[in-house]
Amino acid sequence: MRPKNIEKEEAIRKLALQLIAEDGLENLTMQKLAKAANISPRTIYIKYENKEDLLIKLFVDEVIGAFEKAVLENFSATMDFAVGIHCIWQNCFTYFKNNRHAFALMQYGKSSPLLNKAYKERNITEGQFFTPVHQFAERHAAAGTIKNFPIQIFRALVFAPLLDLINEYFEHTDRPVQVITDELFQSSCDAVIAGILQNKH
Amino acid sequence: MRPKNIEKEEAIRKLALQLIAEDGLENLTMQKLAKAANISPRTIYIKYENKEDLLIKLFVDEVIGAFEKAVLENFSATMDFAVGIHCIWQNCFTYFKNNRHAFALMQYGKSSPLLNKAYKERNITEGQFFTPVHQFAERHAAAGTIKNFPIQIFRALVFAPLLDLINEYFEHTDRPVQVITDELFQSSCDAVIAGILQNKH
DNA sequence: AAAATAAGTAAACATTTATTTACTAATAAA
DNA sequence: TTTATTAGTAAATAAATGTTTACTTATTTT
Repeated sequence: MRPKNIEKEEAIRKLALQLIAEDGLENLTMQKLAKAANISPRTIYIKYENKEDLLIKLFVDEVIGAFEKAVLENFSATMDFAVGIHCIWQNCFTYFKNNRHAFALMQYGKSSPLLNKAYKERNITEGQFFTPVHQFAERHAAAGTIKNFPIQIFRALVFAPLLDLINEYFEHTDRPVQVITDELFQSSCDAVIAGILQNKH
Repeated sequence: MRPKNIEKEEAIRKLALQLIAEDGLENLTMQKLAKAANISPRTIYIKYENKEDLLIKLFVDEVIGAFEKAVLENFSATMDFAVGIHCIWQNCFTYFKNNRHAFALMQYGKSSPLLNKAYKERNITEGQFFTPVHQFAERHAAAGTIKNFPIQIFRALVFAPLLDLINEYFEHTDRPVQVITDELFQSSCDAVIAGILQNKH
């Protein structure tokens, strides 16, 4: 039996992310992808059931899965609050700096109903993404270190500005200088932390 | 000369937003749109040059333009910082509550290269969106009320969590109870304000 | 070395797509 | 009322789409 060529599967995933980043998800076609990856369209159907299957696997495994892994690197739910948030921010920033094309599909996760639905279903069937971060938030809320927000609000306050700053970071090609310096990135992180911390009185 | 039927143009815009919200931008076709709006495909081409033109006008005028107008309602660059941010947040929340379908296309603005590019170009050719908010930020930064962040960072800290909370608000159909209550919305706003305020020492 | 089997290719398939053609309808100006 | 002109329709068109068919190739097992 002829074995699957892993390089071809990697080429499909890599080029798919690149084409989506450059041209948009709405302009990705199976033929363009096959051509870019230097394979026959049929080969894609050996690895993936159909286009939706490809997009969902790409999004859930290649993008969110790898993103989660990178964010949780050296992170522990028992960390001090400020240290933990800085760890998450730095990991996230580093990951997307090294995986720029993944960021594009990540963004589609908030707009495309297909990806959105797939993400939710995956969270139900195989356990929540970012569980240690949730435990971290719950622990600090219980200890009174931070305001006792529901996890969705915690996520909005911590992750939304972070991803927006990374998006700004990538836009820097249009501008004479990079706005998002390391120093400003750290100050932004501190601002988010300061807002969530519980004021002792 | 037969005059244009404004109702038909409105139907096109309204149903386009609805179809995008329900099925995704990547699944919107001119024929589906024509059918949904109960008109001939040709009629769309009387009002818009082509599909890209329709999407760009829909995004820039119908979504961002109307959004800006709603956000600036009763807002002034001379407002007290906390009052101004609360005003923006409340206006934004109210607008999207009443224009749910616009929110879907808004989200695509961050992922789709076509819309992204159109937004930037429009900002250059016809003046920046949200100028009063920028003036507001600059004024408070100069006065030392808030940290002296570049406007991009200010935007990330103030708007990103806001839009993420609104997104959470819309997800409530899947859940037994609405997480984003008015009270939590106000507290989130306060947390964002607290983070950006300059600590006097 | 031969057989078995799945991977892979090139080309084709039936649909669907954005857009246009050929026509009809409505209205303002003459 | 007639004419000119644009709005609008139904149907067609050419190109592009996701997917499959018919075939070839590479590799493992016997």
